[in-house]
Amino acid sequence: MHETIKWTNHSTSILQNVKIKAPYTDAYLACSGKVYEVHRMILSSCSGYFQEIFKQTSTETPFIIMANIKSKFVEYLLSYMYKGEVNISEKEIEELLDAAEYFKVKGLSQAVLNKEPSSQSKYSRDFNASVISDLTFSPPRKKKKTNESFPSYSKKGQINAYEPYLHQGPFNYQTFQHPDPHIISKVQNYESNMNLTIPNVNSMHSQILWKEGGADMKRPDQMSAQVWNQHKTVQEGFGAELMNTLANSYSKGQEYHQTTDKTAELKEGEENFSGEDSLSDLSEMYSSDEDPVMASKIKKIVRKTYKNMLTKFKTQGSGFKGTSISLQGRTLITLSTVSKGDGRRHNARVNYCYFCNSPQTQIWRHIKNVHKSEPQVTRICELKGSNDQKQEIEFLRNMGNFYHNKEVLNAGNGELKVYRRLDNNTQLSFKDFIPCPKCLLFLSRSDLWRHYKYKCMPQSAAPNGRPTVGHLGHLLFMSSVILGIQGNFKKSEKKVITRLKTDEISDIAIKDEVIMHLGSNLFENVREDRFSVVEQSMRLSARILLYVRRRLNQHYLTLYQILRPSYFAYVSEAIDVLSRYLQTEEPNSLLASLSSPELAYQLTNLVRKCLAVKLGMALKAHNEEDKIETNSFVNSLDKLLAGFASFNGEDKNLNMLEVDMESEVVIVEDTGPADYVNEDMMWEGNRVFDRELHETVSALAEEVSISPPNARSVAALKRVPYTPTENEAIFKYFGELIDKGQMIKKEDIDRLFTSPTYAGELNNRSWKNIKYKVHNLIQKKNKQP
DNA sequence: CTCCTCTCGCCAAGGCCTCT
DNA sequence: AGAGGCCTTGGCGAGAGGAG
Repeated sequence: MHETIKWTNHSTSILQNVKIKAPYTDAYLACSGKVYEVHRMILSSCSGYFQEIFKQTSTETPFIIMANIKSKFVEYLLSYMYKGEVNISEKEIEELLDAAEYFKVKGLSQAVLNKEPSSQSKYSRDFNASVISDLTFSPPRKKKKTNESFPSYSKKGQINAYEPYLHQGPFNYQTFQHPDPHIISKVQNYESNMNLTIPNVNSMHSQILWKEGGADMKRPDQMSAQVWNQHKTVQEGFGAELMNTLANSYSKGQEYHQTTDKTAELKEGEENFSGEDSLSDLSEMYSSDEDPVMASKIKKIVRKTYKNMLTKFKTQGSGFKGTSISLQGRTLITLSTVSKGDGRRHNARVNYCYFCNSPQTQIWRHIKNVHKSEPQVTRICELKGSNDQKQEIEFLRNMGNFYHNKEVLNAGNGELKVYRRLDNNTQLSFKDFIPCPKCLLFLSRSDLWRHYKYKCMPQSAAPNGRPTVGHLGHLLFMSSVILGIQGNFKKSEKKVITRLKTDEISDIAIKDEVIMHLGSNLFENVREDRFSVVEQSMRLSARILLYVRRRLNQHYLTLYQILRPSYFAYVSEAIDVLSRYLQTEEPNSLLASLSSPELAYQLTNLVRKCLAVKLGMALKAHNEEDKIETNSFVNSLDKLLAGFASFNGEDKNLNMLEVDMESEVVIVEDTGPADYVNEDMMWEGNRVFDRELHETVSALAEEVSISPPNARSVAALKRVPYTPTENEAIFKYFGELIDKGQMIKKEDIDRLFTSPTYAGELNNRSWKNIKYKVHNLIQKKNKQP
């Protein structure tokens, strides 16, 4: 919302036509790399500060460098001084007035100085009429009173992964154990599968790379050794190099357009493929003179690779692993929907293959045929139609979709595969979908209740058939853990930062990446009026961090660094101290300002959330080591939480946090202050390290109008069913050969067409179609036992 | 109960490799 | 380049089963 501050009595007769950068300027203001040409007369007449400066300076055109103010506020002030009005957002008013006060800008600064304590708002009063008679903006909304207690669980059953069970008292972690050892082992197996994200992703990664590297390459087991070696050479040799080259040129944005145009020519004649020039060196490196056939094949692969990658760039915006780019102002993550109203709405649901990540309409058939050599598939096949087999297949399908969804969320574009496709009227965002921690199915938050209750919740967890808040809290926590971080949080980061109190604790929070992610994550998931949850969580995390820093006398530790097993003892000690289970030596310090008896429980849960964030970061960075460490920390914390099971609120002397101080702490080197947030980030809300790339890609996206990719890789088939007459004709003319299992030849068909006895039943079919038909019939016959 | 989506078997139609 | 062979995939429709 923008407001206009208007200085109605401004001497418009003289100044209205004077603009910044007009001729006859006689001074410069410099701020944040920008230089403004200004008029001394105007500035000194409007600002006591500049009046003083210009009085003191004897230079002809003074160059004034303004520190400690953001260039946009300089612009606001200049606009105000020159034009008598300024358009700013509500939030910026306070800072503008501060700046105006500092620079003694008449009207604006007096407005601040002359405020009356009794006035309802300092902005709404009638200011000194001779200077300023009318402020046309309304007073900013009062900031909500901070609610110091945690918010209650939503009564409507709306699940929010981030405000779940904190004040509901402890839940019994034990209740998640299933009495059936078979199921327990299966769940453990699933859970360990979940934990094995990286190996799976890695294998997928290589296969995706495989797909990217060569056009429609088959997997190794499907191609001959010779071709395999060719592809392998290409893949291992310059595949990566090629990708880097393209990535660079893409981010530069220059060559992209040239090469895109050139791919268009490619369709008409491959000889014109000019993109090849830039790759000829690469391909020559890997082709040999002695084997021209091989050389030409490799050349062909290079061309296809290049072409494919360009197509990929064009359709998806960013193709590379590890560069997570979400485009500013638009979400490219879509949800799978059922097409309606076009008459042709039977599109079978598409699932993604767990092994090769390809979209499939019949996923089990695909897995059974293509990946039959995978041990998991062999095992499932052996189950032969049992209920277990059904479950295993379902889980495999969910896993495939889960990893696909993770890719989509990390890349910031693509289509999320959710439990049931939405109809076009459903207003749900991709943010509303989270995976079931047990079966990995993506469900909307509200559906997760029902799903978990009937499908995935162990029976012992809910003796009366109803999940409790504790169960769901656990469920949602697990869900957020396995999902990790969903993307960049630019807008929310900005909001979070600008709303935090300004003190040492907040300062720590802002400079810590994990806490910022946590805050953004929470912010995206709570209602506007629940901001206190976000603020409190961030500040509590910062307190934990601060405690560990002081305890170890390492003042540049980050939360990411301390959330590893070797620091576990210190983190739990921090929880103890902060919740007053242990006495702190600094009773009046920032650390000691909390005293709720249930705080230990709250803090422990908060640390779990931070761990979810860290795990997400580790997964995103494909950092195997951090992932394992984080999971191990989670396990330790779970044990700690299990200790709360006996906590009944009365026994406050419970010795529930047994701290093992013997464990070894890895001392990290002090590397200087955390540099996560800088001024730019505060105001632009951008992640510092992604910024350049982000801007380039945003600009490119505008130009090439990137749209979400269509998953369909194969052109739709034009299927013409055989009529009974045609079927009869096939058997009439070729029945004998089909019985023998002998393929027909083209000459057989030609002979038929020219035969005098042929009645023309198959005139609508080409010889190839007839061949297919006969072939399929033979295949079918062979399949029958 | 009705409405709707999903799954799976069947069919038609490729894709791609090898051979000639 | 065409033919033959093997393997795989999308569309369609029936029936299963979930949601309300």
